[in-house]
Amino acid sequence: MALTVSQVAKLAGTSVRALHHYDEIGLLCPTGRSEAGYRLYEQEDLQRLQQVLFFKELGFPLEEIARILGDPAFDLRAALRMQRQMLEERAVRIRALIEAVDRTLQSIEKGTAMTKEEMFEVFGDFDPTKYQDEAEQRWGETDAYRESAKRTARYGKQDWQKIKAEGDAIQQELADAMAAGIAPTDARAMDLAEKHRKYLERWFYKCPREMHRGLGEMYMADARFTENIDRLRPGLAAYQREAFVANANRSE
Amino acid sequence: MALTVSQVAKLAGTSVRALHHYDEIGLLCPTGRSEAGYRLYEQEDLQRLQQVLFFKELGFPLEEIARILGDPAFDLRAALRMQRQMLEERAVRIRALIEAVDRTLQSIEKGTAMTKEEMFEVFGDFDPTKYQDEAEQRWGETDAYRESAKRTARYGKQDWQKIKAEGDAIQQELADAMAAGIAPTDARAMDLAEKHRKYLERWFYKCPREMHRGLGEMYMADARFTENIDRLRPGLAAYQREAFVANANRSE
DNA sequence: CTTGACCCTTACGCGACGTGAGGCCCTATC
DNA sequence: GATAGGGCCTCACGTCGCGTAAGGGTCAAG
Repeated sequence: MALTVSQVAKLAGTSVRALHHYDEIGLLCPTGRSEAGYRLYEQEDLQRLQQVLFFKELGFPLEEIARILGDPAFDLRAALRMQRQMLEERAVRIRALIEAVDRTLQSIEKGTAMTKEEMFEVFGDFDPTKYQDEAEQRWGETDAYRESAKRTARYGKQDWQKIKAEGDAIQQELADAMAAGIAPTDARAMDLAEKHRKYLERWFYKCPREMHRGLGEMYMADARFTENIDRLRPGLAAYQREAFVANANRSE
Repeated sequence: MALTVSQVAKLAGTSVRALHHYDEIGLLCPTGRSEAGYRLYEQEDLQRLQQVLFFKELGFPLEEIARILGDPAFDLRAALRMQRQMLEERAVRIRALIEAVDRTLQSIEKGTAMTKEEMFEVFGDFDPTKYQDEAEQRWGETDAYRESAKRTARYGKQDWQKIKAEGDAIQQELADAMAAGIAPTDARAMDLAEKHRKYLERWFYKCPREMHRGLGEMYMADARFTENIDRLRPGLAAYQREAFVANANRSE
C-alpha cells in the first residue's frame, strides 16, 4: 500500500516539489524507496505529513515543525489540543479584524475620522511570533503540561459535575474573600479572578482577560445572573465583577 | 503632523524595513521627504498603509495590492466590505480546521483509524489562490456586490446589552416552542438549539456541539441555573437540554 | 520498441522582507 | 563647538518555502 509522491501530493493537496523539499530538509523522509529510487510513502508518513501541514497552517517555520515532531516526548494528542487552542486564538484575531473593518466602515459612513491609534489598533497587538514562543513554552515544560492535559482529555458526562464543582468552589472562595473584607482590587481577590479565568480556559478554552472583564460586566447587566450569584452572598456579583476588571487591568 | 518611518512602524506594528520595501516597490511612497531625505508620512499615507496591511493580512501579494489600490475605480467602502467577506470565509475555514482536529482527536480516543482521504479532507478543499480570483471577480461586478453587501455592513460597536437581548430572544423562542408542544427532538427545536450554539460561537467564540451538549447538562446539574431558566417557563431547562443534546447528536 | 506519464536530482529564481555595513543628520550635554 | 547617541539614509547580501525548468532514468500500455 505504498504511495508515490504525486499520489500523496494529490491526497494532501500539496505539491510534489513540497514533498521533495520536506525530504531534502529531513522533515518528512518517506520510509521506503523503490528499486529505481522512487519515494514510497506509508501510512505513518501520511500521519506525519498531516501534522506537518497542520503546524504549517498555523504558521510554524518548517524547522520548528521538525523540532516539535522530532521531540522524543512528542504526544500527538497534546499536540492536537494545542493546535486546537491556537486555531481558536486565530479565530479571535479574525473577529478582531472584522470588528476593525466594521469600525472603519462606520467611521466612514458617519464621516468621523479615526485617530491614528485607532486605525492600527488591531494590527499592533498581534505578535505572529507569539505562537512559536508559546509552543516552546509548552514543549519546554512537557512534564507539567502532560499532567494537566491528561485531565482535560476525556470530557465524560459525569465530569461536568466535577467541572461545575470546581467553578462553585472558586466562587465560594470569592464569597469568602468578600466576607473577609478583602477589597476586590486586592491582589488576593485578583488572584481568585485569575484562577477563575484559568479555570474557564482549562475547560472551555480561551478567555483572554479582555473577555473575562466582559463576562463580569455581563453578569452585572443580566438580572438573572446577578440574582443567582448574589444568592450565594449579597453583592457578590458586583464584587466579582470588580475583581475581574481589576485583574484584567493589571499585568499589562 | 508628518511622521517618520519608525513612528509609523510603531503605530502600525510593522517594521521600518517593510516600509522601506513598500517605498522601493512603489506600493506606499510617503508624500513628503525632509530636507535631509527623511521619509515623511501624512494622514493619507497612513490610510493607504492600513489598506495595505489589511490586504496583506488576507494573503494578497504586494503586487496585487498595488494593483487594487491603484485602480482608478477603487472604492474604499466596497473594499472594506470585501475584506469583511473574506475574513468571514477565513473564519469558516478555521472552524473547519478545528472540527478536523476534533475528529482526529476522537478517532484517536476511540481507536478507530481514519482513512487517508479523511485525514486530508480539510487541507484539500482549500485553495489559497481563491482569494485573488475572488478579488478580481468582485471588482468586476461591483454593482451586484454593492447591493448585497449593504446588509452585511454595520455592526454596532458596543454592547453587551444587544448580546444579552439576542440570547434572551433565542431562549424565548425555545420557551415558545415548548409552549407550542413541539418536541425537543423536533427539527425545529434542534434548529433553535443550533441557533443558540451559533450565537455563542459568534460572541463567545468556539463551542462545538460536544461542548454545547455539555452546557445543557451543566444547566441541569446546577440548581441555580435550572431555577433561573425555569423561571421563564417551568421545565424549560430540561427541554433546552434535550434540544441541545438532540442537536449535538444529529448531523454526524 | 516507442510513447507518454511518472520519477529522479541539480540548480537557479522569487517574494517579502531581516540584517548588517557604512555614512549623514540632529539634538543634547559637557 | 565637540562629542555622543539615537534615528535616518542607501546599498547589498541572506533567508524561507517552495516554483520552475533542465537533463535524464523508469515503467506500463500499445
